[in-house]
Amino acid sequence: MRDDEATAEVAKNDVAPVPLRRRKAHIRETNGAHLLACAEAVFAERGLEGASTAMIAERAGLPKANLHYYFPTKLALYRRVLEDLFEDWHRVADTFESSDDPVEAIGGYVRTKMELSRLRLLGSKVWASEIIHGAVHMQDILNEHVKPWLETRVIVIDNWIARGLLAPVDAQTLMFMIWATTQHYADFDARIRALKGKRALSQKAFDTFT
Amino acid sequence: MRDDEATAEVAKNDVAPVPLRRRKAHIRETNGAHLLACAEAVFAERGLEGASTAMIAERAGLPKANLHYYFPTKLALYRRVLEDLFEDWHRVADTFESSDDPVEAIGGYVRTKMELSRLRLLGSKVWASEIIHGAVHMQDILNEHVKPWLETRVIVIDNWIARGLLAPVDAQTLMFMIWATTQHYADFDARIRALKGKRALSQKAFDTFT
DNA sequence: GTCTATAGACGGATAGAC
DNA sequence: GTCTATCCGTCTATAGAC
Repeated sequence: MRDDEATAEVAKNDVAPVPLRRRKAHIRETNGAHLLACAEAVFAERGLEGASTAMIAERAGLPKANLHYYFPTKLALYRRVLEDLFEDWHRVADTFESSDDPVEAIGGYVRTKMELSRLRLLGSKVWASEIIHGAVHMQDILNEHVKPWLETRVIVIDNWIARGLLAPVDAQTLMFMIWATTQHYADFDARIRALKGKRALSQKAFDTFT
Repeated sequence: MRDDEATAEVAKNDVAPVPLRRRKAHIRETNGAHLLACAEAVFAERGLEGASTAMIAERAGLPKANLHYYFPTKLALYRRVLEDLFEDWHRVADTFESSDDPVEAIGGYVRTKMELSRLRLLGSKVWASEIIHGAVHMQDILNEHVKPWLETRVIVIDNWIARGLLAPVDAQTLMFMIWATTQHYADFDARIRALKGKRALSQKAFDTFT
């Protein structure tokens, strides 16, 4: 249905809406993105080893061989999922320095991160699972990106404390507690769903927390 | 065949240290427990599908076939790990009602659960991973044991609130927040280790929290 | 109870026609 | 870029000697 339609369309309509090279690049782009999204879902449900390339390909509606055409190995695909996830996470992380008021900055960060966890629930599970099992496939990301970021945040927090804007708590501890509580709602979705009927009281919970 | 062996042993050594039936049961017991412990470790590190029976057997210092002699299937072994874990968890959970004072009861529970998470770090990871991936292998435990337990706890908390011993927060929310923060230190050990050099500030963190 | 050898299924990856 | 057929390795589980 894919390539035949494209060439047939050009010949029959006597117009070439998009240059071929552009179109081919577009195909690679969309198929790659689609596979990436399906991979994220399957990895979230079954874990790295629990997920098979056949499952991911099937969900994407493609033969297994196509997956290997776009991503050389299963592990490469998994890494791309993690990287993609980190990009989003990092974007959100920067909202931390939007305000000079601790309550507002932390509150805004928590809310945004919560939003992201709800928005990218599947990805958040992949991330969490990876961390739990030792983060062996993302030591690079962790060391090169998250660690420096955390250190700058700690400086900001310590500055707030020094200026008397915040109670004297350990800055790193504070960050971990924020992570713990925000991440929890995403990661432990299954437990929460199983035990409670409804959800969506998170907003209130974190207003209380802050 | 049992009697032949028994008599032979007695005849050679001229002593019968332990009745044979007792000894055979003992072997089964210790080997089973040893395999269970090794399984918990490997499942924690690699996940259900990432772990292989060969790895578990090797860590236990036994041939793979022996593992299947004690546990019929890999999944049966995994389930036993979860059940074993839940037993410990449930024991700790009961400390919640040891005191009639909210602060003391909750504080004691948090401390005990933290202790358990640190003590059974591996098991805690297995549990967390299982939950993240949909808790498909422990719906029974979750529905039959955890849910009723949680409901009784909610009653206790609401009672405290009614008597003015506790601020009027949603009882279920409170329980989730306790879970979130305590569990986090166990589950996200890798992240914490990677980002911080030291650990063991948990005590202070949770004193602050409470 | 222990252990070697192996059956049988499945998974990742590739060849090669279209 | 797409897809079928297939190789080869690994995994669970078992058979059967000791």
